[in-house]
Amino acid sequence: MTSVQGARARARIEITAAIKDEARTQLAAEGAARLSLRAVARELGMVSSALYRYFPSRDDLLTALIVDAYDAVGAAAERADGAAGPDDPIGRWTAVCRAVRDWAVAHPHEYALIYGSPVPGYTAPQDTVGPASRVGLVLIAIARDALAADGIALPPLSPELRPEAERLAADVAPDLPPALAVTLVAAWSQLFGLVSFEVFGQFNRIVEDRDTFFTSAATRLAHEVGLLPRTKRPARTRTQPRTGRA
Amino acid sequence: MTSVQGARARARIEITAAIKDEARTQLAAEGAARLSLRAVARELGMVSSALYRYFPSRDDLLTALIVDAYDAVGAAAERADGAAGPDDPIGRWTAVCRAVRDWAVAHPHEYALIYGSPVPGYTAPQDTVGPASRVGLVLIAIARDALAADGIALPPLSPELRPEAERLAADVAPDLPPALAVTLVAAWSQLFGLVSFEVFGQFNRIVEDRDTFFTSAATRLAHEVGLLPRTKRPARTRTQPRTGRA
DNA sequence: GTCTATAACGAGATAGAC
DNA sequence: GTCTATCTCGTTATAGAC
Repeated sequence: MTSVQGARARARIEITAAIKDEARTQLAAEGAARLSLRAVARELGMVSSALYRYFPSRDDLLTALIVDAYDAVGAAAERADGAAGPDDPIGRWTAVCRAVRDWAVAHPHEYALIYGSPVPGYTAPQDTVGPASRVGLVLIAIARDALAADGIALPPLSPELRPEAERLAADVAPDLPPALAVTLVAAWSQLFGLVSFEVFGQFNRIVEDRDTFFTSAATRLAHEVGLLPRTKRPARTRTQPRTGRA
Repeated sequence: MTSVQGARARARIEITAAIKDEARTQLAAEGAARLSLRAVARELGMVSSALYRYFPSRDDLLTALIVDAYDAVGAAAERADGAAGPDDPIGRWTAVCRAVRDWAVAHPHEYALIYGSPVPGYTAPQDTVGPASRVGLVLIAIARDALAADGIALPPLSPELRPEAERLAADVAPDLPPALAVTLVAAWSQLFGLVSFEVFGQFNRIVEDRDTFFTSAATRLAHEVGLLPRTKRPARTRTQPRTGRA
């Protein structure tokens, strides 16, 4: 009986994956706003009502695609961080930035789904906030490790910004100095500004050698955050980025 | 006969404006991907075929909306720059950044149209590139004036980036040092990273006091570009941002 | 229990005849 | 410009296959 259950479960997983794959194809062709359950079903040789066994509504399918996309960039960022030398904060930082950009360039439509215009009529459920925070948590972990190993120069903090910095730090990274936490959030959004401009075509006829341009800008972001070229004494343990999911 | 022609021309302008207004309303409700000529016509009490007298296709209507949006942010940026003290590069820079952000927050759907995900199936014609460059040209003008008045410290330029920096500078700002030109382009995209994250909801539950946060980040961007708090001798003439349109 | 298929709803888009 | 016949869509109810 386990084999029957196993077979069913396997079939379910496969069909779910096929649905999402086909939906991703449609995403590329039509955009998220025009994602159609019926078209997905038609393309898979199913009838539209059958899809409801797998996704209770169109918005749930969208949510699954969004979560998958956030998880994919997040995993790419974590992998790049893990592959970089632990004692080299700037190396880790730029590796993560490049991983995010490479993923975005390779998956422009999924990138647009999560970092582009919001889908009209769709409101993201709570399920997306965990995956959405993975890239940010990697950046925070890099800063945390650098801090523990004297590999960071704290960025300046203006008095006007101090209250918000403290509030924000308490929320997203209670173990980091407020000045570092706000700067990280700003750098995080600026990183995606670079990526979005490239993916969305704003650099057309302006930036040619995008690779070099991006790497240079990412490195400058690392300096902006205060990361130093090399830690004086290596951090003993590398901080695992917390998943952010309950 | 001029009066008849004048009346006709006036009516045409009014109807064109009404069509665009209604289209903007639909943009907010349905998104650019679902902009429908028929729905616009219906709402205006016209028949869909009548719209083709004003816009030869859906894409042309979209283009008009895009050009209007770029012109609106561009004008806001130019106005803010003009209102700032000419001898204060950082003041001008942050004023322009704030103007862009304020416009974006006030017009999130038009902002999404020009700086969000590309509309599937739509390719921007040449008409959009002039208006699209207005904000960038304002930032360039600020840097140019600061340079002329000794109000800027040239940002560093890594050897790897030099070729691309020279290419890029020749294209977008031939009178600026390559190091400054690339840094400006990076800062330009990072500015829109900050704005997009706020408008698209990525700062939800993360940044609370968005005003202070943004102003602080914009000021740091100004420093990043090399702008100095005050020019030693005031620039005699303020550079007009070139319109970029032929 | 788990799935798929049929049929239908209300709403909207689309094409073409008039 | 109007009308109509025919599409699409998301979603549900129901019935039957495994």
